[in-house]
Amino acid sequence: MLYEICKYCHLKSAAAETLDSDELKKLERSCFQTQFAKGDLIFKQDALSANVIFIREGLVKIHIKGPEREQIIKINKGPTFLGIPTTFGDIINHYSATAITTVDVCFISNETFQQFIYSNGKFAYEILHDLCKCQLHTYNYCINHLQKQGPGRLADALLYLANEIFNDNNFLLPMTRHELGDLACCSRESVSRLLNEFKKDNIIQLEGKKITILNKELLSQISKRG
DNA sequence: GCATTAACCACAG
DNA sequence: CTGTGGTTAATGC
Repeated sequence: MLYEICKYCHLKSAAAETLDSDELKKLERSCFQTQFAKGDLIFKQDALSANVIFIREGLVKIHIKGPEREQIIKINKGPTFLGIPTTFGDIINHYSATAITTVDVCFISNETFQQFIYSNGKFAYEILHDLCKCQLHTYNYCINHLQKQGPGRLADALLYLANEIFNDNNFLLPMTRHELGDLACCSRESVSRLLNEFKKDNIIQLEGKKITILNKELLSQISKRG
């Protein structure tokens, strides 16, 4: 495994950018880098939470097993921290994280992470910033799921992928229809039908897992209307 | 009641 | 894994 010294790492988080060279040395000593393949479980709901995890590169889905079905809460794209709420909120993970592409991660010990937050205000600010954005996403997600119908929820999921994850109207769906259903909160059958309807109405172009949003205006309207 | 919506089931490709 | 068709249950005119 390629070992990269934190100081020269080009995939640092905004928070790690605020560390001075002494702190970076400390980070190096408590940081372990590794790689996960697509489909690998990174950490598991209800298991003991041990580390802060930093995704250097790749996509990770955050999901929770509900009483009825699996729920995908969000997709995380590196470079970003992963699982801070579950690491500091409780000693048990409240959700699972699974790699949906090849993912490069660093495990950072809780103690080191905590020390930086105590001693470095800028570091703490960047972490707080991340957490707030995550919180806003969650509020939006709540409204989306509680008050919208199928088409609105799926439109929202597609816009989320295009705007937040890929920054492109044209992308390769990194998951199955079933998983997209878990994200948009509807059955896989509904996902199939709705995608085909969107295609029929020339809102999206669809070839297997390749999706191109043709009419973003209309898709946004469907998302807003519910 | 009737229409709409969406989940569930079953059966192909 | 995905698409399709029939069935069913809930909800709102």
